[in-house]
Amino acid sequence: MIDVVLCVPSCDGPIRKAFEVTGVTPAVATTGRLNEVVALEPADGFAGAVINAAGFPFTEAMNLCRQLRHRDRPVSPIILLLDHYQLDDLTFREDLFDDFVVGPFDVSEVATRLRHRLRRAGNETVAARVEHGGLAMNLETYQATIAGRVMDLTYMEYELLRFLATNPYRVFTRETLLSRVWGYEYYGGARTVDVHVRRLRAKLGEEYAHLIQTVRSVGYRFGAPTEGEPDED
Amino acid sequence: MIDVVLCVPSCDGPIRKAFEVTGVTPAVATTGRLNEVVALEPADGFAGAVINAAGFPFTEAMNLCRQLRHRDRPVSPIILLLDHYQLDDLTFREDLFDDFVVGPFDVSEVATRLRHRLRRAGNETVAARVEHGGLAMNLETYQATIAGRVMDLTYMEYELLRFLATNPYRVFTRETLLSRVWGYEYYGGARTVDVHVRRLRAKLGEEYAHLIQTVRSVGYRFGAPTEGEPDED
DNA sequence: GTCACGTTTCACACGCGGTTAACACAACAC
DNA sequence: GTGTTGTGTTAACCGCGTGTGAAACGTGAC
Repeated sequence: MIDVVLCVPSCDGPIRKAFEVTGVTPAVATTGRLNEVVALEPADGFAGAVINAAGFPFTEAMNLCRQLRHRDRPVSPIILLLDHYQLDDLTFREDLFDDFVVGPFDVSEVATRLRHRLRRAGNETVAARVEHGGLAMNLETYQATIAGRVMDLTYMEYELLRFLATNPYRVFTRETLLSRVWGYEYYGGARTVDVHVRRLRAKLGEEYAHLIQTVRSVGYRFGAPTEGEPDED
Repeated sequence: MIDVVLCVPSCDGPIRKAFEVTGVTPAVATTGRLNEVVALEPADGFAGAVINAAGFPFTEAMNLCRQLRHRDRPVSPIILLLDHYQLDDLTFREDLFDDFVVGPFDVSEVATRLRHRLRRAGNETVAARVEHGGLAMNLETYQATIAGRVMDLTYMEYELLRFLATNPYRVFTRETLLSRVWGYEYYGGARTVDVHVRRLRAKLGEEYAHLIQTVRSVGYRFGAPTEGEPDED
């Protein structure tokens, strides 16, 4: 399940970065009309809203807030992005929003406020994930699933798979894998990589074992082989 | 009736101005000790607290927040004043404060946040209850039950379990747990975490001991292992 | 076919890392 | 004072993850 946060009227620069850092997906409503918002809404509703009142007529932004609040399915939390001169306009409108940020917008601050409000609203912020060809890895829970089935991976197996999955289709030599995943310089045990690849393939199961491919005389590559990829090596 | 807001450890410059603009009276606690705070408290309690974590040891500020929250008469809202570099330290501490301001402090912004939180106070309820996989924790009465059976937890046990249970499925390193639950900054005794986990598991009982899982070479995770975590689609 | 070279697979031993118990010490009650 | 309870430290124990060597297997060259 992915948290979708409404973003009006645009989502670029530091705002987009903040969304990425927080791990939530923005749904951008450029006009800020309610019907546009409704059209964007996922089945389980928005996890919140970020409204940039700096790049938007202020009264319209406030109207949108009111509409989002008074709907049959209220959107919460609502975070406003403001210019400094707009601060006074917030007086007596405190109930229309839950937090605000004053420009120029700093990525860390926006992300922190987003996370703060989401967690206080009871939402679990979505963790950073890696997904590819039926494999899903949650980097915060240290869990991996293949085709929905939970894989019971050891530490090194997880680290190796994570490295490969975050760099799909690229071929890595055993030496590269040793230095990047294990962290030390090649001591002479290149077989170590082979063995871990073998164990990973076993745990991936017969159907998905080929997600890790052997490139003879070179090394290993991760990726669904059916899907073409404009890779160079 | 005059609203008195606790102010730690000082109240000068833009902060004092913000208080003046908002029309609330500051009660300055220079040390930030709880007994000093209690001595300053008016008969009808504080209307809120502003804690300058920029001019104050951060962990002490966090401890004060926790104490103010867990008192028989909790102080709310709590607003933190921070340096930009302290933003990351707020992660997983979202329940300890209600708002924050990043320095250099602007009078209008501080005043607006103060006003905002004071007006919203009462409308906002921090989730006073955590439930997960047979475990229920009442954050107000400091009681925990597992499968309906009351658990007799000590302070540290309770704090650790609360932290884990409010962040289910996420893996935490011992260092993270030490800094977030204990508040330490030193990494000398990581075994401390192990021992407390062991004691918690013992009190959870054999059937529920596995609610806290060991992630080898990484740390610990809370959550019912049989139920899939809420990330699969 | 044979041979050479690279990869897969297996079995096994070492040691890291977690568990566990016992102890030390401080805080507090009586 | 003594006893109790909570908390952190130390060290012994041990399971299992991990790396290694060697044998089995596959592949391409000739």
